[in-house]
Amino acid sequence: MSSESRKAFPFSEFEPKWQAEWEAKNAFRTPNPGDANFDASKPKYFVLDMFPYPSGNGLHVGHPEGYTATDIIGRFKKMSGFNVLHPMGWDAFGLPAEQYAIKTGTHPRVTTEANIANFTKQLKSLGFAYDWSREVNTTDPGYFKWTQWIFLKLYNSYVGDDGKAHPVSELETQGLSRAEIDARRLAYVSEAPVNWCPELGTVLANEEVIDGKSEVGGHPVERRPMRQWMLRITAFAQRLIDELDGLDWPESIKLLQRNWIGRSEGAEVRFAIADLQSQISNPEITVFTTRPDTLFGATYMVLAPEHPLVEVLATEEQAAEIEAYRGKTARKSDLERTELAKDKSGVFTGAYAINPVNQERIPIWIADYVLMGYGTGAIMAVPAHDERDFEFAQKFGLPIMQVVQPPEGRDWQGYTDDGIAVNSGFLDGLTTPDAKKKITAWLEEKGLGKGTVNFKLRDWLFSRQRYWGEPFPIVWEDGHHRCLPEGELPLLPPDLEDFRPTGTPEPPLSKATDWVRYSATATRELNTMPQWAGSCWYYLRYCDPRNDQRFVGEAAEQYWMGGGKPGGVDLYVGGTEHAVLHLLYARFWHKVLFDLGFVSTPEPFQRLVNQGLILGEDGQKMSKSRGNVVNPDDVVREHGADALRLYEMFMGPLEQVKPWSMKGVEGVYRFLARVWRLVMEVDDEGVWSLSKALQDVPANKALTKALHETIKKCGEDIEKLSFNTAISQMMVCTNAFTGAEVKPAGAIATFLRVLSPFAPHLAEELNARIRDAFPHLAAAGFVSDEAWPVYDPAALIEDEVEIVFQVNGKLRDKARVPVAAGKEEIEAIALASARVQEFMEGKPAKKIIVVPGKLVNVVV
RNA sequence: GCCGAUGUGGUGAAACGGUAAACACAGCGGACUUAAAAUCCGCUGGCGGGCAACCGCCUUGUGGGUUCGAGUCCCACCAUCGGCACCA
Repeated sequence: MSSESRKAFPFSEFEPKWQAEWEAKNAFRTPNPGDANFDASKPKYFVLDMFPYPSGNGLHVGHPEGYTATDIIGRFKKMSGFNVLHPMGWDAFGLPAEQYAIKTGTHPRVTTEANIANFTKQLKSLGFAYDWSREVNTTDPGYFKWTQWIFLKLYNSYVGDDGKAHPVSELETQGLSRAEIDARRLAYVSEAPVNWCPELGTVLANEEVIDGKSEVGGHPVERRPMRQWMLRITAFAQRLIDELDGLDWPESIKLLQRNWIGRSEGAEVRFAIADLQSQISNPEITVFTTRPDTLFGATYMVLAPEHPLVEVLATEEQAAEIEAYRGKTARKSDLERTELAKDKSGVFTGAYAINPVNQERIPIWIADYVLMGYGTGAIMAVPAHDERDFEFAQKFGLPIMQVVQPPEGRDWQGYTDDGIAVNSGFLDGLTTPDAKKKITAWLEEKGLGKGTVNFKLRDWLFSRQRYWGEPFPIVWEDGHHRCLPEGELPLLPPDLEDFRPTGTPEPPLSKATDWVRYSATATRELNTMPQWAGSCWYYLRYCDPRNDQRFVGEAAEQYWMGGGKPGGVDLYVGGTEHAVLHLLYARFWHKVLFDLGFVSTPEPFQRLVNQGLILGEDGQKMSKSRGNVVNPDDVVREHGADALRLYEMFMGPLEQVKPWSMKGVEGVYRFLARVWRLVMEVDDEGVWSLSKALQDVPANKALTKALHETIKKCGEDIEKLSFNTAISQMMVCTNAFTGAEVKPAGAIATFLRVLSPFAPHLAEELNARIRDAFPHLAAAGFVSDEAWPVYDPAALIEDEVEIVFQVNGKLRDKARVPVAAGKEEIEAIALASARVQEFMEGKPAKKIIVVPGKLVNVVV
């Protein structure tokens, strides 16, 4: 017996066949504006997947989850009369690809090519309707030429007073010096403490460090000062918050981004330093506080250990202790610093400041609970109304003074919420919000401070000490950087024999001595860009992927990214893991390009949906060590691509976390086989032929109703991305047809159109089979080119509906009544019911609620 | 600690404030078969009653509330998962 005849339907024969047909006939090629076969009368729909890293492990079952969802939407929109852009590509630069290359000892280009070939084969075996002619690859010089070009735009831009990006040439016109301009560029060099990961041999962005360890590999990360390229994302912090409002994103993701950006309103307050011993140009400490209303309760100050004023302020008696403490904190890794977060530590500097509001002398301390990177790196401590200051003051015996009166029954010590100001001079009696306003106005009037806004977001550390990334189009000469002319792009990385990290902060590109020398006096920048660079704009490249004159053609960008909404991409599907990485970075780049006039919308992605993680059969996260990983190739081999697609959509709501079940795959596989047998039958030899029950007859009333309900519900459910319920409805419909003795071929052909976005191979195959016998009933070409069927509302209406009778809200009886029956009529039928009367126990009805078509509730 | 999401049968899950559990999985029974697999048909939340078709009560994490009527809305609490975490 051949393995084929054991299959419930011959998917392994027809699935590859249709994939080849689609490819041969360019079934999913999407023309651009200006192309010969472009139909400008149709609306556009841009549906985007988060493109994968082509890792050596190949596709896992999480990939097809999102990809199937977008494929169904894309196919549905195409059938509904849209020009659909549904592309795929490769995020092939970056750590995972390079780590794999290092592990296997081959050049990253070679392993990346092989992995892409494998991913392509796997994706094609699932029948996704991608326009493969638009495939992009971030490591392709034709692509990263434009990544480098965008970097030059960042390098040559600054943010003006209007909060928008402008070319730095404007600053040149204004006569600013080179140093002044360099200090304002969106891409700039900074010597600052950064996240250095010795194991990976590179620095990492804040977003890539989790609990003091690298996101990739989980290696320890330490802080050390290094000269690095930064991108001024902080200049866009407010817009990145505000412009979330116009987007159709899950509220939880918006919140995640808002929290990451971390806006807080407050005031800067300047404290004079008492008893100055040395000459300081600016003898004061500026602090940021969100609670200026508590200024009267500031009983000491704290500077971050790294604060530049510490050296100046420390008295001789305290100097040794201060130095020891600073050394200790500097050596601590981020991980240690978090672990030790519980216990407060600090040292008195010996110096005092003057509280501007009451002229009190208050001691200045240093402590590592104050971070140099946030606000001004200095705080006024109000121990009565801040948990950290309270803890610190208790430990070191510093005074605690109440300045906020909490509501009745609450202790004022450590009370951090709003209340009424007390012991605060001219603020006494005011509520916290009023007191904030008054003190801020007072500070501004006296020139002692001002209202201000602070963000947790830091600038984006943009350089990496790795080989496998885009080289910076920058050269250095006389200690200054300058950019390459656009004509020299793409700047290819050198061909290195040994591309491993050096193990020191010296990037591996330093080994390419010829490449490094740009001219007699200039050398190239040795760092490379991070993985995120290529993924910040790939969706734009898809619009016009082979353009070698521009990063994207204007007409293509305006058509595919346009549409009158803030975001250009109509639907973006991917995992939550990019909530504050890729999705924030891409929005930032897009805004810069928007300000400079290169794109037509302020936001890249209008609607975002996060697919939920698929867990292993044991309910645990899939991992090699647990041995619960499901390989999609195995599923395709055993049950077919359509079954894999359908199962992943049937598991549950797209956005939910859900466990895999092989039994569940078999369930949808059986459903597909039932659809197959509506059209086909098998003889004793195991040979399939057209079913004799399939005839050119009109569907009866019940089957017509089932079909039209399915057309309606599936159309609505696809729009809602509620694929599991759409599939349920197709099962209901199929069960109805299975029960019929004669199968109406025309109705089944229509059903196949509804099925086709979900199970495109089976739909094409059965359509072709029906077409062989009844050419006038089936689609002449591909089902995917057909129009989505229109349901007939009249077919959904029944003569009678079942009405539920309740007494005091409890179900007691039911009856079928004509749909046309009026309220009084239904009410009379209900009251006549023996069971209703029984439960009314002879009492009169106090109230009768009649919901036509639904129920009657009698209240006694 | 703060923020967010989720809690419904043995399992994955459905359910405009209106018959809780659609559709599947698993289980049970039947038809077909020498037999098995496959397929087709039926049953399948819990407790109690009846020979029976059937009948009653209970049930959406817990406790309150709004409503003629609550899985759905409101308040409080509990549990699980995810994110952030000395951000002044």
